[in-house]
Amino acid sequence: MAARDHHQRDVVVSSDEESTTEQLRRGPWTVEEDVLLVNYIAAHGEGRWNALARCAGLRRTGKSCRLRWLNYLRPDLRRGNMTAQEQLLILELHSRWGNRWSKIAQHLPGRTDNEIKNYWRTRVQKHARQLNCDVNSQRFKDLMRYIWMPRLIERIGGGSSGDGGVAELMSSSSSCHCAAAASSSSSASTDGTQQQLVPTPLPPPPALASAPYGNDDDTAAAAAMWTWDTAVCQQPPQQHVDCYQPTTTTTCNSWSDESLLGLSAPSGVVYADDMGMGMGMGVPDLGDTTMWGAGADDLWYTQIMGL
DNA sequence: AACTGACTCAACCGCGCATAC
DNA sequence: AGTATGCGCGGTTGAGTCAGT
Repeated sequence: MAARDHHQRDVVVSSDEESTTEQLRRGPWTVEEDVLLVNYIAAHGEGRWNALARCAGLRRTGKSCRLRWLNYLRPDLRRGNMTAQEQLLILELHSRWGNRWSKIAQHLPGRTDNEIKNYWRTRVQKHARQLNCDVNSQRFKDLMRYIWMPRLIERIGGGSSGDGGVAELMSSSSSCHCAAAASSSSSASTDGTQQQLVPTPLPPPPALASAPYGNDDDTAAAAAMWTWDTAVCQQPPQQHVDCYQPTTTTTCNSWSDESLLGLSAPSGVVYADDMGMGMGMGVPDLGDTTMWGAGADDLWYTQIMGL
């Protein structure tokens, strides 16, 4: 931020939103402004942002002060990349609530709605674009639900720290029955007691349960995914659900890169990249770390997704 | 090393809704 | 009831950064 502050514009603008006739600043915040804002809030608390801006001596709109505080200066903000748990939560909660960023942010302590929105727009939507499908399409939702999310769950399960919040949320989720088991074997319930999370079977994907598949692209894509998925797990559908519960049974090893690479799927196999979001593939003659975005991935998707 | 294009993310705007006055 | 204010959201901007050539 220092570099940005160094080069910052000293933009002054008249706000049509504020009642004051005073010239208001906009653009990047200076350290001095940050100090003013932090000190004032420490002394008087937040809220009443327009009055706060005036009383704190900030030539900023109340809206700008609020944004700066909530998105950057709040002491409880988390910094750094989204963890697998957070990514999983975002995917899960977005599938439940859509673009209710602030509501989603309430379940990710230290993360702001703006940060989550940026994450969604830059990371998730990017993959949708690369898949040449709409982020709201059933095809893309199936991808998230049946590949990315299980992969994230695997990563969480393989990690040392279980996230109780994730487990609790997932345990009540109707769309990802596996996460509770994957994340942790127990979770703190709202009354503070430890709640045992019982793995629940994941039913076949709704779009896949009603065979035969029509010509709808999304359904066809899901069908292709299901076909591949079953092949990868080499399990009849009823047992196949275990593949989404990496920490509960050994069949879940099908999701490890090594196991995936060991299978002879028609044109390769898929796994999420290190971010847990990007799709990669393991094809013997292409190497096993081909990252999403490479031409080979497009080829693979063309085949798998029936594009 | 220099250039370039893609990407990231803080910050902004406009709008709509809810609440307070 | 009308107005002001607070808040949330979608969309956008632009400087800095990174990766590829």
